[in-house]
Parts: sequence; C-alpha cells; structure tokens
Amino acid sequence: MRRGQDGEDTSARERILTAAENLFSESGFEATPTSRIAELAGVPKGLVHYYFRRKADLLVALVDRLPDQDIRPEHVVLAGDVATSLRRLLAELDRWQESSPLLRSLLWREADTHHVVREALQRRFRRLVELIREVISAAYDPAVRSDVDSAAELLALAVSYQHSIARHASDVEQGRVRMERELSFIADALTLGAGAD
Amino acid sequence: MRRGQDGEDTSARERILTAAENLFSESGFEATPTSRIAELAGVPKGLVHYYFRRKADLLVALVDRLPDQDIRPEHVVLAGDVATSLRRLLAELDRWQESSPLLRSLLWREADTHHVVREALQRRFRRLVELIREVISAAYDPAVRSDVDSAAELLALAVSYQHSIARHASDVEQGRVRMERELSFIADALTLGAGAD
Amino acid sequence: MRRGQDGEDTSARERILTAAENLFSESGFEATPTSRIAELAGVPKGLVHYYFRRKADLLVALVDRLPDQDIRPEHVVLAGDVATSLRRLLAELDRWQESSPLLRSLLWREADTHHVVREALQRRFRRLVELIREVISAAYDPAVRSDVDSAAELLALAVSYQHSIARHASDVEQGRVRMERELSFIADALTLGAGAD
Amino acid sequence: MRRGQDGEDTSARERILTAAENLFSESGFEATPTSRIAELAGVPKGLVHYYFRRKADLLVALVDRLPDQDIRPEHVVLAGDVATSLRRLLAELDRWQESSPLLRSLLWREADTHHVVREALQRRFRRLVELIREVISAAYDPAVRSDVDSAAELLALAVSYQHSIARHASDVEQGRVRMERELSFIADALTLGAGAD
DNA sequence: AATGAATGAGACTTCATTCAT
DNA sequence: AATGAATGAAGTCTCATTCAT
Repeated sequence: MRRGQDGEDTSARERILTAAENLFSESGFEATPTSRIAELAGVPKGLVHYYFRRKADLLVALVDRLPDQDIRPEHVVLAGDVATSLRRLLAELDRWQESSPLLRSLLWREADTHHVVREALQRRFRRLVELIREVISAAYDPAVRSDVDSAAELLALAVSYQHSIARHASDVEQGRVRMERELSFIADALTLGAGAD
Repeated sequence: MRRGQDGEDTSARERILTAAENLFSESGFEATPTSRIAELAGVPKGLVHYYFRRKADLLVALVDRLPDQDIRPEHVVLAGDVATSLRRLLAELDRWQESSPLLRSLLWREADTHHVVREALQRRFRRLVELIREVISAAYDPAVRSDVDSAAELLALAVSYQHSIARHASDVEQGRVRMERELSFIADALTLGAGAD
Repeated sequence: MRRGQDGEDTSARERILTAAENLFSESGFEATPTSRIAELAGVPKGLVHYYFRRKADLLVALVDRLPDQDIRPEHVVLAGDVATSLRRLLAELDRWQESSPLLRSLLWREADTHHVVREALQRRFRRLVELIREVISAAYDPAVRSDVDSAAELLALAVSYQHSIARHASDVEQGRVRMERELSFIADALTLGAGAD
Repeated sequence: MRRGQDGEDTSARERILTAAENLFSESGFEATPTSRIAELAGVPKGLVHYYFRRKADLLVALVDRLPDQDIRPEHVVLAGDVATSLRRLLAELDRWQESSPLLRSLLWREADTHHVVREALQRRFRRLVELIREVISAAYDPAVRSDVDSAAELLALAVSYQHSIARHASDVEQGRVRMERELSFIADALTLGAGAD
C-alpha cells in the first residue's frame, strides 16, 4: 500500500482522511458512519479504527491536515491599486481552497459542537482578515487604520460566506458576481474615504 | 390540553418544539435523540412521534414557526442619517432574534443537509438584505443603486455571521463592537460615494 | 351513518370489517395496522377499537361473517352425468367465493396461528368435501363409497389450492384449465372404476 | 468460529437460521421478533443483524438453504406397478421433508407477501409435479399423456396440502390414511383408464 | 500491522390500546 | 355513541467500538 517516498498511490491513512472529508462535508459528521468512510476509501472497516480509535479523531486529523495559508501578500499586491490587488488575492484564495471541499462547509457546520474545529475556524478567519488587511495596507498607503480593519473583515465575511448562501452549481457564478460587486464597493470606499479626509 | 385555566400553560406540542429548538441548537440535529427532546419537554417519548411522525418533521415545524420579520422600515429610518437608521434597524433585529436561539446557529448548521432549512435560510437572508436596502434608500436619497445593493449585502453578512465567529458569551460584546465598526464603514462609504459622484 | 334498515350506505361496523378483510388478505393480519383499516373504512381510528376492542376480534368477526355455503346439491346435479354435475357445482362455488377475497388467502394464512380461523377453515373444507361427495353420489349411483371420498377430497384440494399456486391475474385462467382437466380425470376415474367393478 | 475441534458445532450463522426457521414456522414471519431468534440461537441481538441486515433477508437465506429435491425416479420405480412406485416416492419425500419443518407451513404462509418465497414455492411445486409424472410414466408405459399430468398434479396437491389441513400431531396419521386412499384412487384411475382405452 | 467478526447500547419508529371528553 | 389525544411497550435496525487472530 505504501510507496517509497511520495508515490502516486496514496497511503491508506490518507485515503481514509480524504474519504472522511468528502463524506463529512456531504452529510455532516454525525450522519456519516465510519463504515461508509472505509467503503469509500476502499479499506476494511477495522482499519479506520486502527488509525483513528475514536471517530472524532478523524475530525482532529482533518483539521491538522488543513493546508497552510501560505499566500504571500507581496505576490498579489499592485501598489496603488487596491481593487486589483484584492481581486488577485481572492483569485489566489480560490485556487487554494479548491483542494478542500471541507473548508466550504464542514468547518462551519461542526464548529458549534467540536471545539477543535471551532478553534481552527477562528484561527483561519483571523488569518484571512489579516491577509486582506495586509494587502489593503500594502496597496494603499494613506489608509486610515480603522477603516482598513472593517473593510478587511467585511470582505473576509463575504469570502467565507460563499459556502452557505451559494452552495449549488447554479449559484456559484452568481456568488462570484456578488463578491466582485462587494469588493468594488469596499475598494471604492477606501479610496474615496482617503480622498475625503 | 394541559391548560390550567388561562390557557397560558403552553401546549405539549409547543413544549416539544421548544425543547427541540434548544437541543438542536446546542448539539445539532443528528446528535439530539428524540428521547432527550421528550425528556426536556416533560412528555412521554411516544408523544413526540405522535405529533411529528419523523424526526425531520420537527425541523420543518421549527422552520414554519420562525417569527415573521415584521419590522417596518418607516419605524427605524431617520431621514438623512444612514448610520443612525441602520443602527436602529440592527437594534430592532436584535430584539427580534433574541427569542430564537435557533436562528443563530441551527439554521446555518443544518442548511447543508435539509433543503427545507436551506430554503428558509435563503428566504430570510434575502429578506434581510432587502430590509437593509430599504432603510438605506429611505434614509439616503441620492444613493446610487448598485452601491446600495452591495452595502446591504455586506451588512447582512455581518449581521448573519454573528452566529459562528462569535458564539460564546465572552465574544458577544466583541462582535457587537465589530459590527458597529462595519456599519460605520458602510455608512461612510455611502455618504462619501454620493459626494464623490 | 346508519340507514333505516338495510340502506345502501353500509354501517361503519360493516365498512370496518370489509376494510379489514381486504387489508388482511393483502398483507396478512400482523402486518396490517388498525389505523390503516380505519383509514380505508373512512372512519376515525378510535372507532375501530370501539367496535372491536382487540385487533384479533376483527378476525373473529370476519370468520363469523363468512357467508354460509348454502349451495343445494339438487340444484346442480344432472343425474347420470358426474362431470357436468361437478362442473356446475364448481361454477356455483366460484360465484359464491367471488364475494370474499378473504377466503382465497387469508384463511389459509392465518390458520396456523389463530385457532378460530383454523377451525373455520377446517369446517369449511369438510363441508366442501361433503358437498362434492353428495354431488358425485347423487349424479352417480353405483359409486363405491371409498372412491367417492377420495375423489371428493382430491377435487376439494384442487379447488382450495387455487389461491396459493395461482395467485395473479395471468395465472387464473391457467388455474381454471388445470382444474377442468383434473375434474375430468376424476369424473372419468369414477365412471371407469364403476364399469371395471 | 465457535467450533470445538470436530467442526460439528454449527456456526452462529447457521444457528440463527435454524432458530428463525423454527420460530417463523411456529408464529409466522411478522409475529416473530428478531430478538426471540437471537435468544433461541443463543447469540446477542446484534449478531442477527450483522449476518442478515434486514429481517426479510432471513427469509431469503432460508429459501436458499432449502435442500434440493434430489430424489432419482429410478430409485423408487417398480416397473408395472404404479401404486407401489408412487408409495415409495411418497415415502422418500416424507423422509426428505422431515428435516424441514419450514416447508410444511412457512412457505405457504409467507408466499402471499414475499415474492422470494412465492417463487421458491412455485418452483418446488413444479418440481414435485414433474417428479410424480416421471414416476408414473416410468412405472406405467402406455399411459395417456394428459391423464398423467392431471394425476401428477392431483397427487402433488395432496402431498403439499398436508400442511394446512392436518397440522397437529393427532391429525398426522389421519392425513396419511387420506393420502393412501387418494394415491390408490389415482393409481387405479390410471390403470383402468388405460384398460378402457 | 491489519482485519472482520462480534457486541450491546441506543436510535427511530410503529402500534395496539386506553381514556377523557 | 364516538373520537382523537395520549401512552409505553416493543420492534427493527444502526453503529461505534472492541478484540481475537
């Protein structure tokens, strides 16, 4: 089952986690039996509990496995153009989240009852706000501090909320349009706010 | 049936729904046994299923029972003062949501797997956006249409999101502060945007 | 609900029994909830138990309601022609059973566990054998007694068994053909047997 | 798993099936709780559903387990003596059915509602008719074809019906006598029929 | 290391039956 | 006489988890 160092044939443990991620996202943690995880991962039922003694351990491992948000602000910032900078950041985030269907719903879902998840979620949200704030600051020098914070939070909300309001194929494009409008609104607000000072 | 004489003593059916609302909010739909609902409502287990054949019917009934958002924009709008108008609207919303712990988490949680809930949630979100938009429009005449839409959506997100990021007692105040900042940001943006046209 | 003396609108009690008869025949006694009986009869659930305190009482009442086998041998016998006489008897029986879907399956089904039913079934089978025997005897004088008995039983079996082997529309005709052949066989046997003595 | 050393101690799965067979025969499928099956088999309740996900699967497995009717006509036929040949066949069948209390009642009982059972029953009945027909044909050459068919069917009915009319110990002997009479009747009919041709 | 049989607690649900009205 | 709310026992089935191998 295991390959030399980073073989194509992912390890059983990894396949279990991926199966769990998909099923949890689809039906929620409680409604997903470990047997279905084993089935989807193509491993015997016993192996799931061999690697993860309790079902909740899967959640913990899933959170640990979340990819680090390694976007460097420098790579997306276009000095003097807040709107474009933010647009590039969002594109980057999109690519990065694509790999994890988990993020879009599971995290928000289970945050209420699993504190491991809640903490991860809060951490990630804070990091997201920070990232946006950095991009705005870098792209737009004279910004008033408090303005930047609010703008960052609002945009972070817009990004995060994608998952609940717009969940089905048909709504994705609509969600994108909405976010573009909101991004413009915020960017304009910042620019004008500065000019008005 | 269990009324004393003033009919104030809520009916068994109602007690069951309230128990379900609280327990679902606390632990989620799947993780809440109907037996615990019966227990909390103080009724025999069979009665829960007498009124609600399947467990999911409780969710449907809960959604049906959601109080109508009967806030009239006229009551909160102060002409010419967008920020204050919005503040008054939010205060109104707060009072109105207070009665339903359900709203703050359950709806968002179960929207993924229960389409009845998802639809209700979307309906409510649309209504919320609309309400905010109306208040902004009423308070601030020369507003450019598209600006208003984005502003309304962003604020609606901020209001709605309350539930996930800031869930525990200690965070409530913090959330309120954040929302006040965001509200100001949006109101300023609108005012300035108009001036800049 | 009740009409004067024998009005068209059958009494609630009768409607319940008919509903029970149909549902029991279809799904068996155990698998039929009294609630579905009430539903089919168009009466409130409570009324079923008002008339029949225990569910098993329905079975008893159903057995009591079985129409008496009031076929008079004289009416079907053609002296000297056993085969035709039996054919006419079977036609008569057919008409008589038509009214009771119950007979064709329920009785046999529940005989094992409900002695009321078993006794009724045995009574009816004995009466059937007797009837056939009488017809044969009347149509065919010199018959040897033991022969007649066997012939009667065999034909009774053929008649009774209709219900299990041939149950669906398509098989009914086939069943009729089979019975006609068996009837002829038996009639021939009797005739020849006599001649051979 | 529970084998001592000689593998004679039947497996848990087998014990469950045997328990189900007995209880179903006794009280019918619907009226038998899986818990009582577990109890009689001496296994925990969960194990019944581990092997047979749904209760109806027990019925399917029971039908699959039915012993094949491997009686070879050659072994019972005495050329030229139809009655004796048939008597020997019936004796053979008796011995073979002895092992399965199931056959005598359950199959007929549940055929109405479980098509798996109905199909098995029909298959077995056809096979029984065929077997009898073969024995008659082998023992009695000049037989007219249609006669043989009817005779075979009638005797098959007599054999099969044993289960309902004569169910209790006291009736068994009586049933045997009846069948002997019917067998003789049929055998005579065939012999005479041939002579009369 | 890995597996699948085994377990038992407990979930949802159905239902005959009772009873106040 | 008639009803439908109410009850609780019991049924089927699921599932996380353990364990011998």
